Amino acid sequence: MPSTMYALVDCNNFYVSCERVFDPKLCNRPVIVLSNNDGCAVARSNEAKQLGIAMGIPAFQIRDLIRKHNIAVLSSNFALYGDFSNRVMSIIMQSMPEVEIYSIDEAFIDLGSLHSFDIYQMCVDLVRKIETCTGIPVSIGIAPTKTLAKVANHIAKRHGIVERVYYFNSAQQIMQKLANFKVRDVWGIGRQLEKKLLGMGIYTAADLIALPDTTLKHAFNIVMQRTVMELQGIACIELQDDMINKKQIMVSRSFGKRVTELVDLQEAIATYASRACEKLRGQGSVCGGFFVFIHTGLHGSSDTVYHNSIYIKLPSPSADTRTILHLAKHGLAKIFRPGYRYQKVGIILSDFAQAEQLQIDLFAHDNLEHSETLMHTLDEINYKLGKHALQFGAAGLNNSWKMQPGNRSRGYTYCWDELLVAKL
DNA sequence: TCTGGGGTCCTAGGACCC
DNA sequence: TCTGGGGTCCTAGGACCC
Repeated sequence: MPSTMYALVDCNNFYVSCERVFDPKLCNRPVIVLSNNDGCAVARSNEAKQLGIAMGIPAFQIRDLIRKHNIAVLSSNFALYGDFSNRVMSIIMQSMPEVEIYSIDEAFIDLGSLHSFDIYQMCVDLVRKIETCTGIPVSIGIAPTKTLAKVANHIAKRHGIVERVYYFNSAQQIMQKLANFKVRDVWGIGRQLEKKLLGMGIYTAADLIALPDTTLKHAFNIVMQRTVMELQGIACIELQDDMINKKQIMVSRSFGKRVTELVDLQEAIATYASRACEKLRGQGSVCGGFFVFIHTGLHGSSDTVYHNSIYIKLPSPSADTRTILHLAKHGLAKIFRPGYRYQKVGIILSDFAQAEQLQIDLFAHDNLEHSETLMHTLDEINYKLGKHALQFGAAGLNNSWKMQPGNRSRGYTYCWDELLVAKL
């Protein structure tokens, strides 16, 4: 029995499952959820997957398929999904000792301390509890390493396992499954590495772990070596159980329609900079600098495609929206070129430090204490009265550039005016 | 015509220092 | 006049993840 043991809880077709909770008409029929701006499919129900709809496929390419099979098409409703995610994660954390929230719909559990318990049964119970309490179906993979837990989860989802839990508890069983597991489906192997591996005649996870050590070290970097060790059952990737502050914060959106005027781009960047600063203050950080970037559509000829970015260093680290907003607008003006049809702008805050450890700049013009109080008040008001209760004038009011979702579901769990009404 | 919005880690190469 | 080599730090870019 290996000394390490991990479980991966993964919500099935998460966004679609969230939509189905409040709209049962969506059950047992193909459903897809589109990305922001209704660009491409980012979640598919099993029925939609069976029709061959690939992850990330642009919506316009499947228009005929949608009509032919009467597929339900929804715009994404991230506020709703975030809410469901919190519910699912809190149940996992109540039930298990050490949990890492890995993404909006996945969590790793360290089962190392539970050897004396029936961990398989615990996971079966957890699957039932999550579905009963939230309506979201989940699957769980259990294995000695995180990478193998990913594989086990894959099996739990796809092989008609009623309990939706798959447990790797012997080396022979692992080897047998890895022999049929495509190398592309291994956690950490993307498109580029797949291409290289296929070129070397490596098709399955079993082929990969059979690779001689010298070849592995010669042809790949340390990340791949770690992946191989994990597949061999040697745990190299630990649980990250405390919430680590982000090292950079990006806010960016595609426009609802192409934008040509600097004024509109500046409104957008002001909106995104404000949001980014809120997130920054939310984790108690200040930033030392940031990037502003801009680009047209990516698919076009060289005279219609333009992309550029600029780094702006702050005179002293800050989380004051006013400072960052002002500099971001200037930065944007520097990289703006007239005559292009822009698709997107964005801001990436970086070079973080903790606010309380901030060295005070003797020559700073901002009154630090005043700035902190003002920003704190701003955040409080927006928290209490809703996100956009108080905003900066630079962000504009008309926002003709904003995206317009075509078919977003209601704010079932977070908006008083959109709650479901029960009929007596 | 129409193709998301976030993040992380690693590496190679240049700058700089002694 | 001759002009080394190793270490560290930073950055851009590439790969991956969901």
